[in-house]
Amino acid sequence: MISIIAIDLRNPKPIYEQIKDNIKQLIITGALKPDEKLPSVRELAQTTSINPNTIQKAYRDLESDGFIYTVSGRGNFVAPSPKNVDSKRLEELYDILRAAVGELSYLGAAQSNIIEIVQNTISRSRPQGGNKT
Amino acid sequence: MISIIAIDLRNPKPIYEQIKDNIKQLIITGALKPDEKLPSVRELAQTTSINPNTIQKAYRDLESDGFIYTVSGRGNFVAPSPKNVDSKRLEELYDILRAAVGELSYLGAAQSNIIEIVQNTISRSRPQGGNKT
Amino acid sequence: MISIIAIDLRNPKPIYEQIKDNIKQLIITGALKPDEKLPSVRELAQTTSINPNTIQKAYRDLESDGFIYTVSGRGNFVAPSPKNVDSKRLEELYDILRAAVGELSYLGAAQSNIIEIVQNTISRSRPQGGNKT
Amino acid sequence: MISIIAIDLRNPKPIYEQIKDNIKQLIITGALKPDEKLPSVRELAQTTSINPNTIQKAYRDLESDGFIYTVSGRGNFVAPSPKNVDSKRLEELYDILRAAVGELSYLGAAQSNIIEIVQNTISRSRPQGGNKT
DNA sequence: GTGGTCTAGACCACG
DNA sequence: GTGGTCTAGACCACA
Repeated sequence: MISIIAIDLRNPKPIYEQIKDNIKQLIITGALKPDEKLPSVRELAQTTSINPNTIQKAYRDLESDGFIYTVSGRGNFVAPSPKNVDSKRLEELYDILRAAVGELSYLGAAQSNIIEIVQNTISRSRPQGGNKT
Repeated sequence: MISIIAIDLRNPKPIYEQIKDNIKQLIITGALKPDEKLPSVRELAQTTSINPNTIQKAYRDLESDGFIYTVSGRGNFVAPSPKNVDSKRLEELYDILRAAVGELSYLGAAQSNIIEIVQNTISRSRPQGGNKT
Repeated sequence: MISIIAIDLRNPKPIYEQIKDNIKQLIITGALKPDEKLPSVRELAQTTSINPNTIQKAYRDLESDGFIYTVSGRGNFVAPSPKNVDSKRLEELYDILRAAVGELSYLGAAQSNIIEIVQNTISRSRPQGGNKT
Repeated sequence: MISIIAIDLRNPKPIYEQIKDNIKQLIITGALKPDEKLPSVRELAQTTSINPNTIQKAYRDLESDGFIYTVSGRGNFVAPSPKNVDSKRLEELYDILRAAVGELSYLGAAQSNIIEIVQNTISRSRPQGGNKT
């Protein structure tokens, strides 16, 4: 059961993106275990006061990105550890990483600080094991 | 003089954002030095075949973000090292950083790989000195 | 006796369609001979952990398509070679064929490869003889 | 400009799928050339009397499948010949091919007939050249 | 009860 | 003018 889905309507980021980010986070940190059931579209729509169509869009995106899978008539479930990762997505993430680190550094953030956050984030994620380049 | 402004029209990211990212990158890596003159709106519009309004919006944003400053009638120039950094922007960047690292790690990227990229990016940026947390 | 009924719950295709496809395949390839008895609805439901209603719907469809026949109180049996074929179904199949071959070709599949698969499939099917256009 | 988009509301296949199939067909056969502009969402919605949201869904699917690309604020355009083809999609198509050919053969379609249709379809598609397995 | 499809209609960002 | 997002509300297929 998910408890923390925080939506900020004033945030310019689309609602369905915020939902995606939230759920991704829960999956990455292991708060949601593989094959665990996600709240149904309707249920989440009710608890968040977001339109079901918007929730559904977030779920469909998450499915096509391999984070969850859908069983017709049953619901949505957390996908097991990803296998065939889209190399484009990896490059995209590395680009985002470089841009963020570059700007942080330029704005005066201490190197030690950045590295520490990166390491903490890594150690908190990937509770399922499995390595790849 | 700027030579590499790469715009991808197919990219869903707005063009003015792509321009901002490009110029930020040039400033962060020191390819553009403090107080160096940027190409005029008109000039950049011509060389890139982008609508001048779009260029202008990018410049306006960069100015309000403290990356460049405008001298009316003269043109736009690279700002010196930033002083009063918006703490909200820093938090935003840290969030982006955490999300990207988390997802990379989850998708199987090696920790060594991530750390290496972070360190390389840091060492390549901030040629102006000055540290802050 | 049927041994291989592979159901993938994650597949968006309805379960009863998957069952139909499976059984059709077994009939077409001759793994199930004419007048051979199919497992009962109850039995198949048990071995596959699928709702009996779902199995029944698949059987009903297969009967109306002429692949099996039902003897009330006895069970379901493989129909002998089809005689009066629904011409609409044939047109439908030709359309599917054209669409699949067209897309394969467009996506770069070698002509030789496609033809080979088609010929292999033909030679492996229709063990009962009987030709029609 | 597209003229022939035939939608059959009685067809159980979802409308957006019919639209996708139609446009795919036009692209595969070369009726729509690479980089040619597709009708806008609104325009196609009007000429077909289909809701714009439904058209948009079809377009988004086509984009994620690599058949078209979207330029924000400009419209949708036919993608050039596909490069990195999803191997899962190829397998899916081969499966569809096998199933259709198998059933056709079983229903009595002449082998010569099937092969002829396959060859005609291949020769009519892929006007851009380029081979792959 | 679950997700999937579709419509009508609105507002916004972009260029 | 273009696509993108969001809502409200409806109906259907599936299990």
